[in-house]
Amino acid sequence: MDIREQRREAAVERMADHLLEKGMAGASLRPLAAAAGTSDRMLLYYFADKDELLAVTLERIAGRLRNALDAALPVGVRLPYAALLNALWSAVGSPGLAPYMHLWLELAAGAARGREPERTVAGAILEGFVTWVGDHLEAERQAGGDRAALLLTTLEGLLLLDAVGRRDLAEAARGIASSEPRPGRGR
Amino acid sequence: MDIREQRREAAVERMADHLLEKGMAGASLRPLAAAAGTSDRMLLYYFADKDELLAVTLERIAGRLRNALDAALPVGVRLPYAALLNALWSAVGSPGLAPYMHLWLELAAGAARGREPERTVAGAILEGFVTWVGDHLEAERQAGGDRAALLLTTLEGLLLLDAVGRRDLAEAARGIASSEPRPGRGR
DNA sequence: ATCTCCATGTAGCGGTCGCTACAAATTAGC
DNA sequence: GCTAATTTGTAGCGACCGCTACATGGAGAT
Repeated sequence: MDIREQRREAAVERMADHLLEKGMAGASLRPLAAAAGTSDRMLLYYFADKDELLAVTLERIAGRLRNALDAALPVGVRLPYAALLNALWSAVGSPGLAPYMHLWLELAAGAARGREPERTVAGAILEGFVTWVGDHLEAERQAGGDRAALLLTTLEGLLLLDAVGRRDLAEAARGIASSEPRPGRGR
Repeated sequence: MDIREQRREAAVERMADHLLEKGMAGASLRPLAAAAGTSDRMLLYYFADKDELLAVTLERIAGRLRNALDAALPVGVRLPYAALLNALWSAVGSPGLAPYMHLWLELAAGAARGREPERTVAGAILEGFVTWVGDHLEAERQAGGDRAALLLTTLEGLLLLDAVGRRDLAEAARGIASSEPRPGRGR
């Protein structure tokens, strides 16, 4: 059996932990290697270069997040706009998912600057969010995924306000966003 | 006259240009010094350390952004929710302000991790946004600044989606957010 | 003219960065 | 058991990082 794949796999898992804890600031070969219980030399044996290593590890982290969200709201369940927003916010705003959200912000910032691998990874993750929200929004005969886009927008906004230390503002905004009948039905 | 203050002042102005262009990745003493036409040695003569230098320069950038927003929507002018959201988005979503927004995202990401000087500076900037929106939102008898919080949330969400390369999603969301009568009046 | 103090240049410290050359050890194939 | 290929350690390269010690320049005061 391919020992290299095994080690590589184990390294990814432990580097994911490390990245979640330290963020992109901890994304240096030597600290990552230490966290994985190996050496920088070996990481560059498992992966072509730092970018590939990061892309794979970040993708793994995205997978974990997907699982966490699916655990909070199983596939198949659909909610109206306000309820879905509240459920989603209570998930991503929880301390357990905070490391994911902080990392997500770092990816978004890097993507905004066109940096790789952030740009590609962040694009893929966002795409996943879009379909996830679309799959959990109660449909009604609605053109396009526009309500999903708005929900995602609101959620990301809440996230950012919270990140800058204004959870109070985020809560106030969520209060309005989920109270009135606007994006629910045409009524 | 204090020559030191003059040079320091000039350095801040040119370092602000540099930071806007390169982002926090360009926030190293030697490149900053080159952009300012001086040496790293002198920067640390003008400022206590890199953190103070960054704090001052970022604050200067925040001032420029305030001016740009005031130019787009003068003090005293008040708009209804939807109109203000559209006006604000057409400003911060414009190419001219893109460097500010990209930098803002980097600050937010740093703040989320509790890094200084990002945390402090980002907090101050957000505070400024809150009062700016509050000052330009048509009041109506509304409890608290909750509508301002929601508008800011939406705006930041649009910003993030755009940053990750999904301006299409942002536009779709803005379309809904500014179309229906929800946060406008109780009607 | 000397003295003092501010402004600046030069050089370097100890550290981290991504990455690589080289060689030793280990394993697998026969 | 020998050979060949895979896996790993050691060492180091050149670049950059924030920051500092030291020396020198020049201007103003006496």
